[in-house]
Parts: sequence; structure tokens; C-alpha cells
Amino acid sequence: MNVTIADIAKATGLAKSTISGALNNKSGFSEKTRRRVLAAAEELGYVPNEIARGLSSKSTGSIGLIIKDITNPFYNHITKGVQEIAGEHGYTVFLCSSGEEHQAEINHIQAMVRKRVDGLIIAPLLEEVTFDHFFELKEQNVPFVLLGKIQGLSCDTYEFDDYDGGRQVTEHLLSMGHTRICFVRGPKTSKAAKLRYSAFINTLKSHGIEADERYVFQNANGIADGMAVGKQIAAMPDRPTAVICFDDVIAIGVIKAVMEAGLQVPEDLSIIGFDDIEVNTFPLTTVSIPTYEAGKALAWTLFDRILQRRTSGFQHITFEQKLIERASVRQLYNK
Amino acid sequence: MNVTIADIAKATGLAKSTISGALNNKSGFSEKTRRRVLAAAEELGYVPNEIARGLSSKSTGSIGLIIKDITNPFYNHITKGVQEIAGEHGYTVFLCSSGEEHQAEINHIQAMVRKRVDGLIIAPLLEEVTFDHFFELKEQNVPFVLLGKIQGLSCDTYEFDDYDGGRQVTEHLLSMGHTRICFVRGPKTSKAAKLRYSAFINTLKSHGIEADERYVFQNANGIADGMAVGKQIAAMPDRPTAVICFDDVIAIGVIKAVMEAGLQVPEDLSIIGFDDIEVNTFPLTTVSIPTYEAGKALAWTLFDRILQRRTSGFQHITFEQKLIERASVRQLYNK
DNA sequence: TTGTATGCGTTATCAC
DNA sequence: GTGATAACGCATACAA
Repeated sequence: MNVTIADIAKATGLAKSTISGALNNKSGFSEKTRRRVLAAAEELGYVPNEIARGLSSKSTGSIGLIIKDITNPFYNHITKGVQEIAGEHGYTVFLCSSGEEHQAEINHIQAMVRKRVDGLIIAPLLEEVTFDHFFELKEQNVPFVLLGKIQGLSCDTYEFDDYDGGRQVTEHLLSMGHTRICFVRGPKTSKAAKLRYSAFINTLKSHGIEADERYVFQNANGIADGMAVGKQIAAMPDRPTAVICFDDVIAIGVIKAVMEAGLQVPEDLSIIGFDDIEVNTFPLTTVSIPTYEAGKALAWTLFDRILQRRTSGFQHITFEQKLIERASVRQLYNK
Repeated sequence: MNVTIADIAKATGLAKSTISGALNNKSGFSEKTRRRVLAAAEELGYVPNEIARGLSSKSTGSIGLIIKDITNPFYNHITKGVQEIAGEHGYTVFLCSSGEEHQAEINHIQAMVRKRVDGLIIAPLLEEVTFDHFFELKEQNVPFVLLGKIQGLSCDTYEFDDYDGGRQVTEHLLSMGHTRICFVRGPKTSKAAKLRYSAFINTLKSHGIEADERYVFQNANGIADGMAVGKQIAAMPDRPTAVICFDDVIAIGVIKAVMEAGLQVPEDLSIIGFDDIEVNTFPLTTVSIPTYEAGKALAWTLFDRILQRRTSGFQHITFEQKLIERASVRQLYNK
């Protein structure tokens, strides 16, 4: 049913190897036979079997991308960047989402290895998990690039400077007169959440302020959690004056809930997020993160590895985060 | 370097076929050898090669999903639904985005066929394009399900009732007293855009109102276009009282631009979108579309085809669209 | 310039 | 129960 190079060999009276060579534009074939081969291939409706090609050539022309959440714009832009570069290389990408679940991440990585992807780009869970599967991956000799760093694992990494982002955000709030600040942490498996939080604590401390335990919310993830948190904040008797959210999605959830509860932002409550997502009407003060660029960069270095253009040591690159002041933080006069 | 069943055959002194059978839990092997094989595989660090398996078994365990825009929540939710069902079947998905470009769609489909995916889910461009590649795909005998219908092409399809969505939205605006209504059409390759627009025109006409040409914007796609349109609307001397946007992303762009220009929504301008995207603070009146459910349904019927559970005729399912009234449309008293 | 032979890692069809 | 052996579709080294 499926036409193979054997069929077109038979049809043209040439050998399989000639067909293969001519089809792949290898040198050493007359223009005449090349055309003959191409014509026959066209006529028979030949579609190269990349599976067979992969088995024989040790390269599948596909890479795997493992993110944490398909519905978060943060990962959408990373994905977009990766896709773009992959496309430029004639590659195709398997997209997997771990959904912040350890076992899912493990399963996806193993599935990708079994599918013999030429390389892997992974946004790994970094807190409260084990990393055996990464060391195993390393031994399996499939090139991979990480969005985040894992202790003792040598590979190319990209990071965003989350600590500094947390610091900027806290400094900003402080400079606007806020001291009763609420902090909504992201997923407990997120190192970004941890870093931003410790930056928050430390920056507060350096200004002689102690963070209030009651004002920190753990493990928020997604808009639903954001709304739940917002509801709680709105109902607090000694409400904070500002809240730092792990990301814009959560911030948007908080804003929705808080407004539904009859509060105004920033008049009654100042709010800051992270990621600077574009599709949003609210003038949210946030921290911009170059996700699209990071996606492209991740893919570039992966392809450098795959195509062996670079065999030198592993590189570790950190992207800056940058506070974008808009109108969701109010200047406080009377502390 | 890579350990194969041949290696584990050598290690155990058994035959390759025995290894293969035992590993795949085929019946007819003693518990003893099965355990021996498993142990050896574990010890040698055997990782099955799905490429080789695919070549031999004619099934790759992967499907392709071709959407139009990775960064649009609409497709994110479809993707999420598809991924979920694929995962349940032990399948992996290639994600491709056509970016509303005809040639990209063609290339992606062909790439997927070359990769011998077991099936394809496609959100095709439906206007101002040719469909030869779909008829070709049909002849290549790879199962596929479409989000949209193509004339003369028999396959399973899902659709959203865009005409009715357009009607609902127009009726609503009319009932709120609006007659000077602006319509922002989506991509010119979008049939949804076309249907909604014709519903708009017809509904208006049935109320004895003629649509104003100056109030229709063509080919908007993404937030940037939405903002550009919003800017233009804000600057119009005889500004419309309401605007219907192809989707929420565009609507959000319009709202941003219009507010930057100093207008209030809905006081100065009423706005309606489509899709009901969740991550959004603005109380946008919009049309909800069951994207996540559709994603799951698309995948279900694809797997029905792949696993031959259903061999009867092709099915065509239409999901309803439902107006969600929030606060972006104002009641007009003096027409 | 073209043809032959072999291998890639599995699965599958047979015998034994 | 288990073991040869032949596909699967292509690439490639080597001959011719």
C-alpha cells in the first residue's frame, strides 16, 4: 500500500541506493537519473518514511519540549520561541506538559527517550522533588537544555534572575510606602517561587521589616487559586496594603476576586505580578521576563549540541528581569 | 552504546524473539524467563526503541495536532484537552502551529505524514485557501479529525456554531439599543469570522438595519491588531456605540487602546468578544465556547478511528456557543 | 555514475 | 515455551 524506495527502484529500473541518494540530493548522480527518480517518486506518490530513516540514520528530526503548564502565557511564549527555531532546522516538536507533577515529568522524559528524540528542552520541577531521572537522562546521551539549574548536573542551562525580580518588586513596594505586604507563592515545586520569596523576606529585613506570616499564601497555581486567595485577602480584618503574586495569572485572579468583593485596585489594595503577560487590560505593575527570547535561545543551544556545532563546556545563561511600573501600585502616604 | 534486545538476548542466553515477547507481556512465556528478561533489561539499562518498534509494527504511538496560534488561549485549551486524552492512551503529541499561513499548514501536515503519526487533529484554514493537501492526506490513509468542515471531504468533524454565536451577539446588542455597531473580523482565512460576520449582517437586516461599511475592520489577528483597531475607533468622528470583536484577544486589544485614548467601556463604547477566556480581569460580555471539551472530543474520535473501535460512517458534531452577559455592554436609551 | 550487501532495533511468522 | 528468520524502509560502505 505504501510506496517505498523499492517501488520506485522497480519502476525506474534503478537500484534502491540510487533512489535514496538521488532523493537526498547526495552528490554523484547524473542530472538525468535524478530527474527520473524525482519524477517517478512524484508519480507514485512517494512519501519518505522518517521512521525508517530515523532507525537507519540515528536521527529522528524531532525534539521534545517539556513545560509545566500549557495554558499559561509564560510557557506559550517559550513554546513559540522553541517551535520557531525548531522549524528553521526542519525539526518537529513533541510538546509535553508536566502540570507541575513529578511523576508526569519523569514519564514524559522517558517517553521522549524511547521515541529517540534528538534532544530535549525541559522546564523542570526544582523544589521538593528528586532528580534521579535527570542523571539517568544524562547517561543516556541525549542532548538536553534546562530552564533552571540542577545541583551537580552538568548541562546547558538558562535561568531568569528570580531573586533579583523578587528584590525589585519588594523595593518598589517599600519605596511606595508599603510595609504590610502579602506574598502569594507559586507552586511548591517552583524554585522561582522560592527565590522570589526569599528575596522578599531578605529585602524586607534589610529595611528592618519582619514579614508577617499571616500574609503569605502557599502553593497557589493558576487563576482559580488566585481568586481563592483574593477572596481571603479581601476578607481579612487587617488587610495588607499590597500583594505580590507569583505570576500575572494569579495576580489577575486576585484582582478579579478582590474587585468582586468591592475593593478597588490600587486604591484599596496594590498588586504586583510577574511575567508581563500581554493579553490583559488591567494596568498591572509587573516584572517582564523575556520568555520568547528564552525559548529561542534554549532551542539554539540545543541545536548547537545536536548538530555538534559546539562541543565545548556547558553554558549557564541568566536573563534579567525588569520591573514594569504601571498603575496597580498606589503611593502610600501614611504608613 | 545503546543496549538493544540483542544485548539482553546475549546476556540471558535467550533468543531475541523471546526477549521481545516477554518484554511486551505476550502470552506463552514462563514466569521464570519473563522475570529473567525483565531483570536483565533493568540491569543493562535497556530503553525500548520506539522508532524501531514503529517501523516494524506500523504504529508510532504519536499523533499530530495542528493548530493556528500557540499563544491564543482558545487553542491552548483545545491542546490541553487533546493532550489529556492522548496521554490516557499512552500517546505523545507533535504540536504544530500554522500561524494562519496556508503553506505552513501544508508543510506541517506533510511533515506529520512523513513521521508516520498514527493520526492527525487539524484546525484548518477554511477561507481563501485550497484544500488539495487534505484530499491528498485522505488518500494517504492516515486517520484525521478536523475542527471545521471541508466541502467534499469525508472525515470526522467538529464545529462550533459560529453563525449562531454571531446572531446571539448581534441580537443582544440590538436589544440593548445599539445600532451603530462596529464589527472586527478575524483572520481572512477564518470561516468562523466569515460566519459570524454574515450572521451579523443578516440579523441586522432582519431588524431593518443596514450595516455601515466604515464600521467593519478586516483581517484582525492578535492583540496588536486589536489595539490598532481600537485606536482607529476611538478617533472616529461618528464613533459607533458598540463593537463586536472576532475573539477576546482582539477585544482586549480594543479595550486597551480605547481606554488609553481616554474612553470608558462600556460608558463610551460597548464591546463584545468571543471565546470567554478566563485569564482576564475585564468583565467582558462574550460568547463561551467549549474548547477544552472539544479538544477531548476531537482526540476521542481520533482514537476511535486509530484503534478501529468505530468503523462506521463519519460523524459531524456541532458545539453550541453561548452568550455570557457581563458588563462591557451598556444599555442605550436614546438611539 | 550506479548496483550490492548489510545494518538499524523491533515485531511477527513460523518451525521446533 | 522457545528459537531461527524474515520483514519493516531506509542509509551507507563498498564494489563494480
